[in-house]
Amino acid sequence: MATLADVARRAGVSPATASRVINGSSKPVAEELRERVLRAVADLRYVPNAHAQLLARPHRSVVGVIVHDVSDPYFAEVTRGLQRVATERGRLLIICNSYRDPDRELEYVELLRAQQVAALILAGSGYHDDTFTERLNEKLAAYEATGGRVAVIGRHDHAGDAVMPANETGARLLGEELVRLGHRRVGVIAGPRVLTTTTDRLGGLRRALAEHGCPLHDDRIRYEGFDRDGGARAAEQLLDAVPDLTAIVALNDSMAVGALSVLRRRGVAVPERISLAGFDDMPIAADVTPALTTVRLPLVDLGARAMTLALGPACAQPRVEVLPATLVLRDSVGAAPSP
Amino acid sequence: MATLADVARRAGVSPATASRVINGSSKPVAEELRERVLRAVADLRYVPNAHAQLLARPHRSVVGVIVHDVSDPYFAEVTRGLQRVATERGRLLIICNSYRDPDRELEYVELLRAQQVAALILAGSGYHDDTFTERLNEKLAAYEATGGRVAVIGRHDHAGDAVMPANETGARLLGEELVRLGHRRVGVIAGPRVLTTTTDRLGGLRRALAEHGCPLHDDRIRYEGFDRDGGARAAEQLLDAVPDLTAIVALNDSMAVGALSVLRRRGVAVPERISLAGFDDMPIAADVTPALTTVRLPLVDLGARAMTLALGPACAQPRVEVLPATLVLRDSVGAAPSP
DNA sequence: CCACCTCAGGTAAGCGCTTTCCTGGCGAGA
DNA sequence: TCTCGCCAGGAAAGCGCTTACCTGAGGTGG
Repeated sequence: MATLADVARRAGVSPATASRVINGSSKPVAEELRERVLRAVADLRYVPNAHAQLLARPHRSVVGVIVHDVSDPYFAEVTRGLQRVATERGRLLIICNSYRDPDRELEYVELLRAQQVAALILAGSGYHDDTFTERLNEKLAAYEATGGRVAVIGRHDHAGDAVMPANETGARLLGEELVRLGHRRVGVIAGPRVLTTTTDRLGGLRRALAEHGCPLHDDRIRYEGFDRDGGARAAEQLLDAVPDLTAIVALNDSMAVGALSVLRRRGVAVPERISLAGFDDMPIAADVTPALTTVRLPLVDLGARAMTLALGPACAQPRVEVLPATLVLRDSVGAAPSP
Repeated sequence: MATLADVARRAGVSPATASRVINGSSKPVAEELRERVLRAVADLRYVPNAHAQLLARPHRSVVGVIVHDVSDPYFAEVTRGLQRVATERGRLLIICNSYRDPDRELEYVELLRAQQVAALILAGSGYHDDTFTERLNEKLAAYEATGGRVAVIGRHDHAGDAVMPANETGARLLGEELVRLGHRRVGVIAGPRVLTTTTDRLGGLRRALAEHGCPLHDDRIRYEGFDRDGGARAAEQLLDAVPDLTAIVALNDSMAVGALSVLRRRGVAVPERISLAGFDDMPIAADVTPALTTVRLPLVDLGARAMTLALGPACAQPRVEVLPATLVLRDSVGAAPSP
């Protein structure tokens, strides 16, 4: 690997001069030397060693992102927003998948700290786990103490900049719509219990239903993985255990799609017999049949805002932005069947 | 940020000793000193500076990946495979999105070279663009000359390790099935012309049809972006321009889904009036109605194999692995309507 | 004509770490 | 008791780069 010294030698100048022309220092360099250096760079196909540069000049430029899984459509969208802003500001992203493993999440925080990232974005949902939360905050504090910026997406029990999807309000909107349509026996296909996303959405739904006199019983809730297969499993269980449901809410669209496949297989008419709703408004929601009624979350914006907070000027007061959810009415939810 | 020197000072040992206990050198260190160092590490919440480490010991551990867009489901799957193997081997991934911009792709190669990545994986389709190909190969050669490993996914005009999806064979399979079902007027919704993926799939299809006496006319092909909206646009054009088609092949599933929405909106029965097929077998393919007949590509394996090649021992002979495509018959393709 | 200023270019320190090589203290063998 | 060998620990070089500081040549004003 060619080094700056090689370039300087070949151009017949000092490393200082070579460095100056290569990264456009303010210090003027004679045209002839400049050209000699540039030629040497081209000849040797020289690329500066980014690590050496980082060591020599304390200018952090890369940003670390920890998500549950980039290939999950939810995070794919969020990541798109993160990427957009990062790219606009000339920042490189290191994306780490925690696969919902708290230990791995902790490890990645260390690793990104070691990489001297300028900012660190936690884009996965928070966990209900005090031990974990404490250890995480410990590590984040250590990072922030040395000037690192942190922004989280979702509810994380971390005092600092955060952007939150209006999970609870969104769920509430959906719950109210169901009640309005006459649904009284509603089942829920929920994600993992330990995620704040799950509890927030569930909470909103529960409150909306309770306020209208039809409390959500625990036996009408199934907790599974936040993916298509989890949704299918939960739907099977729910249909067997509580056959007289008139509506099912899946706490994300992937689960809803899984549930839909089960309903179709069992020949249950949607929405005539059972209404089905999702959450997130993933691209797929509009393409299944019947098209999915769901709660739209501005996922790309979530990412974009978080990155903007993280890269913007630090602020003594933690900033918390809540991005609104909207109900998207499509075909999978209808009036409750008359008894 | 605490440094190794800080740790050493606090523990009352030399930096050398501190370094030795921190990264488990083979050189023995007395138990007492070891403990003092570890305590200091904990107290100071010390994390070694990864860049300094990389500079001091020439051990590359991160791998660079260039894809078109991680949030596209195709690349999400491929990336999952890449991630899996990388994680197994303790490698960190830097994922770069080129958004199908050749210049950005070139830039990223430079950037990853500067990052001293151990290997570089090009996971997006190749381009039909000689100037670009030449410049890319130039840069890759420079990288490889200094010991960097390169693996590409898809056809790239790059001499070196590669893993290829059987695009052409897969398309052929599909073409033959259509012919068998009596289709004679087949339209194609294609991705961007400049991508080798497009031309390979198109080529396979064209050959299968031609061999059975129904050549694919150019006016039955529409080139659009490889996404849902592109598929929808192409479908509109195709239906208007060639109303008597009995089958449409979309060159990926996203486009097929877009086309399906157009067909549904126009009230065209699928597959009774027009059969529709996709490519890739994305998760969504099974969930639309009618479920999509498509060509399955082992996307996760594609990623996993590429990473395995890149991280395995170098080999003088370029290794090219072709991963097979299989036809997945679902409901969106049926017999051609009788005239 | 000389002192002084200016400025292009070079010298060298230092970023945080690893690792080679050296040192000094100890135990063992003669 | 003396010498030698061994080994834990430290000193220092060096990874590739940036940049503060220095130098010396050329130009200016008195």
